[in-house]
Amino acid sequence: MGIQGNKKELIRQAAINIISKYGFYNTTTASIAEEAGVAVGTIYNYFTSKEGILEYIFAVELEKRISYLKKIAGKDKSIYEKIEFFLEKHFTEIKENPSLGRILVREKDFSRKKGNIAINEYLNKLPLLIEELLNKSIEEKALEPCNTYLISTALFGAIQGIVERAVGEDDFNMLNQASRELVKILRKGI
Amino acid sequence: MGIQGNKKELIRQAAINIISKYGFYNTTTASIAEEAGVAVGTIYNYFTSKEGILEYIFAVELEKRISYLKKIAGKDKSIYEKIEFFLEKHFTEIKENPSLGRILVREKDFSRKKGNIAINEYLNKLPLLIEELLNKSIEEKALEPCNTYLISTALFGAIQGIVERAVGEDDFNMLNQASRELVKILRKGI
Amino acid sequence: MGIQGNKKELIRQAAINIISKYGFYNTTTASIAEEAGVAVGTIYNYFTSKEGILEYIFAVELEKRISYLKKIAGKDKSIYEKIEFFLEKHFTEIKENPSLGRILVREKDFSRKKGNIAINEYLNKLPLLIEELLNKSIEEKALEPCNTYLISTALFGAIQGIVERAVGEDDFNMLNQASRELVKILRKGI
Amino acid sequence: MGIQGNKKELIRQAAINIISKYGFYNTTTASIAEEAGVAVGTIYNYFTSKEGILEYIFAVELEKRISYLKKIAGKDKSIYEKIEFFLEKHFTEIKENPSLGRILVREKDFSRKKGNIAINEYLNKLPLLIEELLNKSIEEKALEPCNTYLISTALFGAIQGIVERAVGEDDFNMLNQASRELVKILRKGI
DNA sequence: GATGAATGAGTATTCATTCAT
DNA sequence: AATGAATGAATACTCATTCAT
Repeated sequence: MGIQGNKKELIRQAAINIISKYGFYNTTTASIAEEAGVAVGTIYNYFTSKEGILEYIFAVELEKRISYLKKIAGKDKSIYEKIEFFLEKHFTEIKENPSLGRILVREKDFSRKKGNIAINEYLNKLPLLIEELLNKSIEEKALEPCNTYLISTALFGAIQGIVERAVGEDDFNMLNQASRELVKILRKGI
Repeated sequence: MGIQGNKKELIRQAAINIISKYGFYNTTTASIAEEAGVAVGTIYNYFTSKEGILEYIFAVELEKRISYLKKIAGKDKSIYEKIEFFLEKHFTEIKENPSLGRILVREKDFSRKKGNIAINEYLNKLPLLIEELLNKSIEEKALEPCNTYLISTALFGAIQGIVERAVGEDDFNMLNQASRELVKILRKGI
Repeated sequence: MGIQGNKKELIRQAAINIISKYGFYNTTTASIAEEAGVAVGTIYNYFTSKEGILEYIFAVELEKRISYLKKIAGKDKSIYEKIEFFLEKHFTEIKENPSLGRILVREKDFSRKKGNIAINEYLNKLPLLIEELLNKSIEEKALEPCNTYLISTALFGAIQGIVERAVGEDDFNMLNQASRELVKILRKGI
Repeated sequence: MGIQGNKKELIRQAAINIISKYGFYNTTTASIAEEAGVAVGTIYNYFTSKEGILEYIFAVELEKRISYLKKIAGKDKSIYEKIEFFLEKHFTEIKENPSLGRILVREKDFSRKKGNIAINEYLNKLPLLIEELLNKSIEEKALEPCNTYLISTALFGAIQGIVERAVGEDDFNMLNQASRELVKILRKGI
């Protein structure tokens, strides 16, 4: 099982490399197999379909984000500090693995097709968790009542937009100050 | 063809309907032709490729947005009012033509492929124009100096994120208050 | 009618230019029309099909060759002189209009398709007329009896082969001595 | 696949059957696949394109002809005997596989398009090898100096013309005496 | 006669997935 | 578990021809 896990992980990494380079549609299972150094058929021992690989990539990342948010939730910090902590984690991850960032903002639209559960989870659950964070703060009188639904949506959009731009211009410096700047706006506008 | 360009417009509309429904990749030229009530070949009398249709859709919308921004730029209003005006226009357009909204947030990722100029223009020029708006306000001492590059990127991302969610949940009510709410944040945070 | 004839000729010339350049299959009726400065529809007032244009090109050339052969047939010359005269005419024509030569050797294979009468006429009738020339010489005791069927076929093949090579190397100098050299072989071998 | 290359050979044979029957342009990959009893996709596991199949057919035949010529070159025979031997081999091959002959004379014109290397090789290299044979004979004083360039071109043209006619009339009897007759002409004219 | 917009049948090629070894 | 040859459905695009003006 240790070995099996290794191979699935091997394919996941290969897929990230190739998909971030060519896009999901232009990526063939053959090229993923080649990058991973396995036969095409082997992919299908670990994933049910090409789409399944992409789902898995998103699922792994969603898991990480959820764990960050859970970790923060309990802490004795202001809502702004909590958000900044989360953003910092997210942007750092992408700075360290730009290929992943590329996929996270660019391949999400593939989710439309059928019920691409994992990707939709990522796109829906993250804003939701941010919303919950805000709601809890309001309950605790640590934040004025506000339209948390819209704010969490806008914030998630802003995050994605910033990553999109970094990825598009292949310049990840913007991500260094992004979390602080974004939170500054949340604190007192521009 | 009595009216010039009628047929190109006919195809554009048909394409919006079909692409918003199935996604660009799952849309066949045959289905666009059928929706438009023309032969496949006719499409190619007005567009050079299937991709060209999508480009044209984006180009038309970009044109509209640019004209809004030009109209506002000259007006004697605060930066916040200007942004709200622009957002209002954008969200209204999408409420009235949700199919278009769907395409505007979902099919942009197709732009990666080659030099999909029109789509990249839409994605790059709009943030840029917002940035210019902010810069001008700073010059005119109507706004405190700030990271306009990041803010315009975040704002454009927030806009896209909100449309994405409305489109995803097929509920466009959020768009009614979105412009006001977003500007409220820009004014004084959450 | 003078005018009508002009336009048909105009299209024939345009077709020769374009077909020799791109080959018959890669030539579109649109490009012929453009080269001729007429509308596509106009072509169909003078020809029943694209194929019909090619047929006409061959028919015109066949007519010329037949008239040469008729002219020679009556003359008081040796069979070798007669053949040389014919070859000279043929090669000269091609030197002066290489585009035509290109078509004459390269587009013949299109004839297979259906009953491309004119092209088959060119390919069949010319060897036949040479054969008749030879047969008449034998009757007149001016030539030893021989396999005129095979010889005329081989001679026509040799002619085509020489033009093919000139056309392929885009060097028409070979054609200057070709008629003399070929007849020399017919006279006494190599 | 027990025997290596079986499938490529299977497809080559099927392609010869179909192409000789309908011509290259009128042959669909689907029909080749059907004739070969494989799926269309399988063709593309062995050839890069439809055109590639035709190239391969020519390449195989060129190889055979080259080996004949090499075999003769060393022998202690007169130039006429050598040529006759080669012609005999060529014509026999075509008598035994008329489909192949059809392709060899009819589909060569496809070569124009791009760099259809194999077909051009066939058309260029064969005359060249004949020319070399003649040149060597001249060097060895076994043949009078003559325009070997033109003669080899004419001879190759004659060969092609004879096959063309046999193929056109679907009567391969002519090929029985063709080599002897042609060499007779080369020896002492008609 | 001239035009050229509209037509739509026709086809090479790709590639995710399978399954016998 | 691993392999990779075989599969065949799916689709953008072309272009000869027509015909209403």
